[in-house]
Amino acid sequence: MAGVSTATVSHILNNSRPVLPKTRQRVLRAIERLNYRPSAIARSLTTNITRSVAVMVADLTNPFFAAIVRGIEDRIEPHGYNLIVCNTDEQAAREARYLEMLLTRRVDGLIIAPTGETQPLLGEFAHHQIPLVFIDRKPPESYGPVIAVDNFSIGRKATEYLIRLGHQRIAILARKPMLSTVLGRLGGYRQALANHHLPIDDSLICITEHDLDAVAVSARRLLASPNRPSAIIATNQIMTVGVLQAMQEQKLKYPDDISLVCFDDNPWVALFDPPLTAVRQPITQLCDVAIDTLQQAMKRKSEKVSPTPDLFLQAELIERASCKSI
Amino acid sequence: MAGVSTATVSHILNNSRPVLPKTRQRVLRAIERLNYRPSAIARSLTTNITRSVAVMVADLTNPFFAAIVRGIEDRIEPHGYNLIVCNTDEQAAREARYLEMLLTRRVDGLIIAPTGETQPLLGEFAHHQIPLVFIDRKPPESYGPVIAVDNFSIGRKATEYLIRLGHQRIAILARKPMLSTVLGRLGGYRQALANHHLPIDDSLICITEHDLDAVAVSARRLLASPNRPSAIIATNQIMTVGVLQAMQEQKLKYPDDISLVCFDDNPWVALFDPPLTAVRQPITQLCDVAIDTLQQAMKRKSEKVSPTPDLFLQAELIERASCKSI
DNA sequence: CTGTTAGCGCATTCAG
DNA sequence: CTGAATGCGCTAACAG
Repeated sequence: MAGVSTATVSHILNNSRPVLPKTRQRVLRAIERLNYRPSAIARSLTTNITRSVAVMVADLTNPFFAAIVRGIEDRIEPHGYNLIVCNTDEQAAREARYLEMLLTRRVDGLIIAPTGETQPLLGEFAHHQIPLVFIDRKPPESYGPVIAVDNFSIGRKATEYLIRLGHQRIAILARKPMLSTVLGRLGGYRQALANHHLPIDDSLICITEHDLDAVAVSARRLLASPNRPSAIIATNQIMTVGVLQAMQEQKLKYPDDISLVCFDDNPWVALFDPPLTAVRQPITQLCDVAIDTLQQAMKRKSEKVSPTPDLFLQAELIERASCKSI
Repeated sequence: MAGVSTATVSHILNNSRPVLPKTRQRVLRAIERLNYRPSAIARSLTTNITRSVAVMVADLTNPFFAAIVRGIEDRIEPHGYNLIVCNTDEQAAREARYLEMLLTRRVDGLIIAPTGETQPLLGEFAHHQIPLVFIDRKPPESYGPVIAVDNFSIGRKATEYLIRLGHQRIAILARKPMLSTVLGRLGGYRQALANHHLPIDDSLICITEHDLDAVAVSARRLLASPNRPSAIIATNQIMTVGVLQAMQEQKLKYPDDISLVCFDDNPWVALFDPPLTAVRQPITQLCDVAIDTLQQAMKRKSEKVSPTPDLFLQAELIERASCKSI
């Protein structure tokens, strides 16, 4: 319609070579009138670039992951990338299906909070030079850089806070499966107790399924036990909700009946009466670093392979009013 | 490597024509050994099918939208579709950029909770036969079926509930911009008052920016006013948080100082002391219907164009203990 | 039951 | 400054 070759149109669209202003005008007008829109598909086929990255997490419904996905989207959209979201639901099989899919789709990169299971397919990404960044959780085998929170430190910090308030019987609620996050938090807890020469009582370490009902059962048992702990650390939102539910049922109130530290800050916990002391994770920084890492990797692709180092960020303990000193 | 043509491989991969078991074995072995994975890109180029759908919402960080995206992902993954998420952040410009992108990518379908602004690009979807379903919010001009909540009914129901408890001065907090959801809820509120011959006091209808600080300001003013309302309806989570924050500051307690009905149920509000009365939206059904509608549209594509009707689902008022009778 | 071939819509050489 | 021709990796006729 503009009387030019496809090559010229291509070059105009991509600014890839000088074009006479007049020709350009003609072409642009034709594009307008034809309502022409280049096909990203065809472009991808020739360039081997899809301009799409994927993010794989356990569950979008978890505000922590929602914030991560949101943060990533925010930083990637301005560059013309699209974001494919994948929920694994903590199932290795689903994770595998998705990995296969993403390989087939030739995504340009992947940011993943892996399930615990070993996933050989992850090796394919490295093999095909597809940048891969792990976020929040460390996979069983290393296939790429990990950007996560220093869970050990914050676990220790939370525990030491309670110890300083005079608590001796501190319970901790954590989920199964044993992800790197959980392991870190538990490790910090133990370390803090050990540092202060407090005994480690296994009955105070409650490992439950990552499921509200299961958590509630554990919490109820913990609260009803003859020598109830004087403080509880809930290592994620589900645990927190479970504990609060059990306390509501048994008409127990913090901080008088029991002190409470919860993981993951959000608007609600600050509005509780009294407000809850909580661990705030540096979600924004997590995303920023993950994206930077990914983008750098996407840039140098087949170039020099300088392995990016893992990075562990510090979380913060927001002291409010759910713990009392003994 | 298997000594066959690409056609045979294609047919084996797609089960699109009979193949001798022996040849199939040979091909499959070669696929295995070569670590061959078909290119979704190339396939899309020839078939004009991308097996990807997009969902566009204001903000994943809003649990309501997170739940919607999650619900959609859940129903679409088993069919081998990928989900592209787009956050508009309530900005028409960003929405437009994304629409353009999705058109370029040739997605197979789109589920969208539109910003309020008119968006001519939406017309392109119909024009290119790309199925389009609106969820939660009704766009200014109709470009496709709308699956939403009957906001008018639930707005009226919430208000009538308070009227039945004897409240006469009922305030309502709603966001700007004026989306169909807000309009519906406000409409129901007015209707309820009118039905019961109560005056409509404009000073009790607070319209604020969808931003926590702005909401808090409005809420503070409302609570500090000489003749404070005896009840408040918070028409979404931000409003609820804002009101609770203002109440916390002014040491006001529900239900004694004021009654409170909030929109959007979640685990936290039930754990408040006393637990909050809340409107629960049928998110799962919303997603189910939206997906069904989309899938049917994707199936019959260029076939008979029987326009799908809009659908409005009923929300539910969960009565807890944040309202008292006067 | 299998192979040959054309073409999807672009980017990219190589000529001119 | 522009055009012709090739190929990216598939699917779908069509032939055999």
